[in-house]
Amino acid sequence: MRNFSRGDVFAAACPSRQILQHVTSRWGGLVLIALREETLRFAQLRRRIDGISERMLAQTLQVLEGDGLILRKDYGEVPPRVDYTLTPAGREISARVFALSDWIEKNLPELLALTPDAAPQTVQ
Amino acid sequence: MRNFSRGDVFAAACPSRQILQHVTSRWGGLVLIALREETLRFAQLRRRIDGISERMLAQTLQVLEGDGLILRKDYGEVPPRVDYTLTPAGREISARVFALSDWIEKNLPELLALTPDAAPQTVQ
DNA sequence: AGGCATACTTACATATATGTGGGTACTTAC
DNA sequence: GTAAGTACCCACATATATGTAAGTATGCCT
Repeated sequence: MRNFSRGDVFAAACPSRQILQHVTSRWGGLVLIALREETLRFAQLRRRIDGISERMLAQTLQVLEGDGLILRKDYGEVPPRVDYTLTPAGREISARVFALSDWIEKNLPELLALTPDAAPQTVQ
Repeated sequence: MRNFSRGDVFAAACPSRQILQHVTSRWGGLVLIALREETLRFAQLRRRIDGISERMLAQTLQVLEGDGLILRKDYGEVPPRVDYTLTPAGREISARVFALSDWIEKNLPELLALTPDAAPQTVQ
C-alpha cells in the first residue's frame, strides 16, 4: 500500500478501478447521464431508464451516493418524496460518460455497419 | 422497430445500449484503454491489465472485435502470434473511455475524500 | 532433455448481478 | 371506497459473469 498522487486503473487493487466500475456499470452510467441536466425523483429515474427494476435503481443510487457522486434529498414527507442531484464530482464524471454514450448514439448507423451480422441497419 | 438516425441508450432494445455495455464492461474499457496508443499481443494485454484471466481477455477481445472496434491480426505462426489494434471507431471510443478513466485517476484523492469511510487517503 | 512461453479453448465451479413478487403508510384522484 | 402513486426493503430464484485448471503444438533457451 503506497500513497499515490493519482490512481491507476490497470492496478487491480487501486480504488480508481472500482469507481470506474461503478460509473460504467450497467445502470450506473445511465443514472449519471439521466441526472446530467436535471434533478430527478426516484420514480422519474425509473421511467426514464427503460428496463431498470426498482431494486437495481435503488441499489445503484446507493452506490453512487456512497461514492459521493450524487446527492440524495429526502423531504421526509408521506407519501415519500426524495430526489437526486449530481455533486460537482458527479457532474464531471457524468459529462464524460455522456460524451461516450453521445458519440455512440450519433454514430450508431456506422457502428452497426461494422457488425458482421449487418442486416440493413434497423435501429430500435 | 423503427429506423432512427441516431441511437438512444435509454431505450432498452436499442443496440447503442449494448455497445455501451461492451465498451464499459469490467474488462472491455481497460482493453480499449490499453490499446489506445499501441498494438499489443495477447500476452502483453494480459500482463498490462492486472487481474484479468486468459478466459476473460479472450472473450472480451472477441466481443470488441465483433463490434468492429478492434482488429485481430493472426500471423499464422507456431507458437501462435496474434496482435490487436484499434479500428478507427475503436480509437474514437477508446479516447472517450480514456478521458473518463483519466479524470478519475487524476482526481482520486479528492474522490476518496468524498467517501464516508474516508480514512486518510491511502491509494494502492 | 526440461522448462517456459505463446494464444487460445473447454469443462466445471463459484461469485455476482439482476429480476420478481409482496409489503409499507399514506395521499390523491376517480 | 377503490385504485394508483410514492420510495423504498426483503426474501427468493435465476441469469450472467468470472475464475480455475488442464490441454494443444511448437519454438527457444539452458
